[in-house]
Amino acid sequence: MIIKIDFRDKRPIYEQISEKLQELILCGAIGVDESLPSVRSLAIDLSINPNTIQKAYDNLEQKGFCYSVAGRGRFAAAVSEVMPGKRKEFFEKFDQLLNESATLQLKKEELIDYIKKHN
Amino acid sequence: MIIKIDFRDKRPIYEQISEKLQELILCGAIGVDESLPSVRSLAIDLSINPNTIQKAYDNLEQKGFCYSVAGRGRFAAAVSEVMPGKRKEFFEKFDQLLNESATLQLKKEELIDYIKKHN
Amino acid sequence: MIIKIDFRDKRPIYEQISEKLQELILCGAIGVDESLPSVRSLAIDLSINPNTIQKAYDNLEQKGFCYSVAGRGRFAAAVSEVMPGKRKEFFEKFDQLLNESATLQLKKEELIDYIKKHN
Amino acid sequence: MIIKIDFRDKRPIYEQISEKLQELILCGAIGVDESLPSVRSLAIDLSINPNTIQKAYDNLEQKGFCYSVAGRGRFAAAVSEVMPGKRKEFFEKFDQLLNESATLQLKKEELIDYIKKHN
DNA sequence: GTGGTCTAGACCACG
DNA sequence: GTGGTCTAGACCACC
Repeated sequence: MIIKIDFRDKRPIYEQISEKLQELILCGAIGVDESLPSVRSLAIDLSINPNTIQKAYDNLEQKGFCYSVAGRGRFAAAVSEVMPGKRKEFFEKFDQLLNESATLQLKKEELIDYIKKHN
Repeated sequence: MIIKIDFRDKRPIYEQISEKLQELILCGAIGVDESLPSVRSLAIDLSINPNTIQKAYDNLEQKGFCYSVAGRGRFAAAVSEVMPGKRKEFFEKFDQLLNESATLQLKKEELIDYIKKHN
Repeated sequence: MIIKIDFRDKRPIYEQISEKLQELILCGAIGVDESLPSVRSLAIDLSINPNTIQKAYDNLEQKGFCYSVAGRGRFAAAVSEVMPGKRKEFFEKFDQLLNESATLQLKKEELIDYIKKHN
Repeated sequence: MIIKIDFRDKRPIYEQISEKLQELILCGAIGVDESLPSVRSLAIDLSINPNTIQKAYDNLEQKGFCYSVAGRGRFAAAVSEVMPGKRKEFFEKFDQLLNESATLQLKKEELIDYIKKHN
């Protein structure tokens, strides 16, 4: 479980953790129905207050990336069920950025070229 | 001066104002060396405490979008001086979003198509 | 934490505090990632309004000398990252002073002698 | 009379004018007992409020760089009488900068080299 | 009139 | 406990 917390990041810690787990689930590093680390173990692992981990998991569950079973633990949800929503979110952010690019007088071609060269 | 404040928005008020003015300056709606509304007048206009407006302006000035002259007012800076930096910032955000798109298994072609259709 | 505020000084209080902390960080009196006094405690310590301390810290952070973590506190940044920029600033001021010395018909040798004798 | 006012400069306008005149007198561009431009003419010349020019001259006179004769105008004072005071001021600023250089871990040799290369 | 600083006191999210 | 935002109201220097 490789999670790095950036304390200089302005976003709250619980959000960073939640997002990182989200990525791990989306990319398949954590398979469907696979168990997530317990609140306590992850808290120790990251040297973070358990309350914060709890909040991260609550956030993750609320977004639909995992589900909890009383007395057994927390498990990754099926990606296919969450994907569409995330893509919608993504394109909203993408839209916003495209608007910003217009303000900066950047042409579509420049952006397309940039994408092509990326990675 | 059409600025709308969204109190449901989680971002602080001063940031919303600062960003809105930033756009107005970048897109040329407020020309170089043109005067911005005074702290007090804008405060009354938006029904916001003058201190908050001041903070918004401080933020804007710190980013290089305007300069202030004591006893005279505040004026828009030359966009050309700020542009390069803003573009750099833009591509950093763009990069981040492209990485996210990979996680969501979106192909470059989809993004390019999306851009082409945009607006 | 020895900070003295000079109320006769024309510079604003927040600037005096910011600069003093800046020195403490630059000279290593406050090590990297070491915690700075909290807004409230310093406010009480100096008998200054917390808002003013906050502003001092904002200023310090904006200059890159520290970073803040919500709910945790504020910490000194790595000097090595700020050094180059500060040196550049220094030489700009130095340049300006050298020009002034020319106006006063002071010779380079006099200045060099003065430096040699200094401290 | 070539005086440029920088409105982006944070220093008050009257101070900029006063300082500029001061330089002109110190470097001999305005000779001893030579007349300075009248408040009104300079105000028109610089498109500045006469009150501000007045304040600049008051400042200049108070520093000893000029004297006024009722009904005749204002005249440059003898440089020799002001020089010593200005040099003292200069070295105070110079001292302050040298202290700062120590904080930045700059060696005396670096500063001396810098002076030698200057201009 | 303008920008800028400061105080006092309140509220919120985060850990 | 911490940092951060906001309001209300005051004072100052500058133009």
